Amino acid sequence: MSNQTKYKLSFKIWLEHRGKPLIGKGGAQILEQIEKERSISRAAKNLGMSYRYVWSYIKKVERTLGSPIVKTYKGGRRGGGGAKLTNFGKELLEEYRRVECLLNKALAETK
Amino acid sequence: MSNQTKYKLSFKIWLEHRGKPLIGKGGAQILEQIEKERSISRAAKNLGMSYRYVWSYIKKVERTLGSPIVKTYKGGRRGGGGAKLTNFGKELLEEYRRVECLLNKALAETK
DNA sequence: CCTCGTTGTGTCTTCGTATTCATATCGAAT
DNA sequence: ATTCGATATGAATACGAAGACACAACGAGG
Repeated sequence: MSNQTKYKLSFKIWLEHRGKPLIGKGGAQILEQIEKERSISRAAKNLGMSYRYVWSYIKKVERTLGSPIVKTYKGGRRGGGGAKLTNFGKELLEEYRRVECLLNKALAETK
Repeated sequence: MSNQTKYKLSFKIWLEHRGKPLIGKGGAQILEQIEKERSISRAAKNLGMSYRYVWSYIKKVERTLGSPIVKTYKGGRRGGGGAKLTNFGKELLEEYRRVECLLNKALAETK
C-alpha cells in the first residue's frame, strides 16, 4: 500500500543576505502590519507579538542589510509617534511576496 | 533600482502528519544512514549527531505516526545489536525523497 | 557464564529565542 | 509648558530544543 496522500507537504521560505536570514513569513507579516498601521506598537499588538520583539527584528534586519527598512517618528500628542516602511523596506517585502507566490505555484503543480 | 538578485532564496520542506512534523532533510539523512549502517549508533556517529538525539527523533516520529519506523535488536557479542527500517520507515523515506525531487525540479524551472 | 557493542533512558547543561517589566525619550497638539 | 502615546533600550526571566554524560539492560557468541 502506498501512502502518497497520507502526509502533508509543508515548507518554509525566507530570503537571506550574506548567509543571514532577512525575511520570512513572520517578517513579512510584521512589515505588512507596520505599513498598514503606521505604528510598530499597533503592528505588534495586532500580531500578538511583543513590541520588543518586533523592534528587535527590525533592527536585526537593518544590521544585516546595512540600510533602514523602517522610518520612525517620535512625539506628538495625537499619535505620539509612528513608523512606516522605507522604499527599501517595501522592496524587501515585495521581493518576498514575489518568491513566495512563485513557490506556491510550483508546489501546486507538484501536488 | 530593483533587487531581484540581491537576496538568496532559502527554503525547508518536510512532511507532516496531523499537523506534526515527521521528516525533513535531517530525518531523511538519519533514516538513510540507519538503512545503510544497520545501526542507530553508527548512523549517529556518521552524521555527527548524538545517539540520544537520533533515538529521540525516531521515537518522536513513531509517536506521531503510531507505527514503528525502525526495528531494533539488542545483544550479541559480534555486533551487540542493531537496527533497520521497517517497511513503513522505508515508505516514509521514499515519499520524502519523491516530493523533495519534485520540488527541486519545480524550482529549477521557476528559476 | 562472561564479554562486548548496541539499544534504551534519566538528568543536567547549554543556548538561542521570545516575553515581560521597567524606564527614558521625544515632540506635535492643546 | 504640559500632556500623551509612541519610540527606544536595558535587564531579568521563561522556555524549548539540542547536546553531554552517565549508566542500566540486553543477548548471541565464544
